[in-house]
Amino acid sequence: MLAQDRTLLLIGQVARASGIPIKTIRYYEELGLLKSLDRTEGKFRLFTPNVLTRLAFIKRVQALGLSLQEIRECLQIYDWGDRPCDEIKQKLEDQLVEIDQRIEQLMVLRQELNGILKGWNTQSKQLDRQADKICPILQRDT
Amino acid sequence: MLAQDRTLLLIGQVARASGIPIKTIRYYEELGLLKSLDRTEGKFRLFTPNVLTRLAFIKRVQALGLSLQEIRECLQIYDWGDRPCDEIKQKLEDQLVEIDQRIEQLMVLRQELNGILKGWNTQSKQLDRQADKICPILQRDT
DNA sequence: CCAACAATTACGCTGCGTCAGTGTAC
DNA sequence: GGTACACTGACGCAGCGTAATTGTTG
Repeated sequence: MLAQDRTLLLIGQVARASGIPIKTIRYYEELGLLKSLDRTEGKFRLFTPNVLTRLAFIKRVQALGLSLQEIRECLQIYDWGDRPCDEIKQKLEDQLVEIDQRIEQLMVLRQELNGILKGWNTQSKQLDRQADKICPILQRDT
Repeated sequence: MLAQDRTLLLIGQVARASGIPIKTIRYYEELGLLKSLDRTEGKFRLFTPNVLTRLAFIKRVQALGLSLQEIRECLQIYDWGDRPCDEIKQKLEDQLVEIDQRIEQLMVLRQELNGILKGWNTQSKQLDRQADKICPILQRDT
């Protein structure tokens, strides 16, 4: 945090400093998560170092499972001058509920797969000829 | 299973009989999961009732988590005259491993979300001013 | 002749990766 | 004037949904 905060950054420098690919940064800009302050005469994007703060935030909340749309909403609140913490908390709580649901679904699926695989060898001896099923073991109850 | 097995079906009839949308059926055909036996003079697809067997199979294994590409491989084996059961068993075993990994990842994420949300109110009183973080509660350790 | 059905084409979603072709900075 | 850097634009992935427009069946 030296006094060099006025330096403008090219997209490649932002990419190296943040660890986020150039293409991704341009995509975020397109979605409205970032704005480049200006362009050079030759249309090269120029960013303030501030963009690194935003990218760090984006990485963090994205790792927690929020979509880019949700992140954009948070950043808009931030740009209006408020801390988006309340909004984020709400979204994280929603996210927790969804995670639980997905885990639940996956557990059910896991159970079903387990059941099918356990009975596989036993079943395969009995159900050999059934023209209307492609894999009779799988489709014994349909 | 009456003797009407020679009747050819239009795509809408297939859709109604299988419960799968027309658009999806066309998409499956495009991917090579299905083939229409023939066309009418006016280019309408004609399917044998056989297609219902295939669609039932596709629905079943897709519900177990296999991708359409994997399903296509199984159906190809079937079309070569073999039962694809061994292949399917292998894919389901792989799928089980992946499910376990995904559950594991989601559990980790769940833990992290829980931790963050638990400490939220306590933290929010202390960390109010930090210019380089968008939400200081979230990013206290970065 | 009309209603119901079907055809093809293209664009949308999510989060980017991967060219391709062209211009810019130093 | 070369080389690294950046630009825009298009297409690809998965699995379809949703029009839009035009033709077919009975």
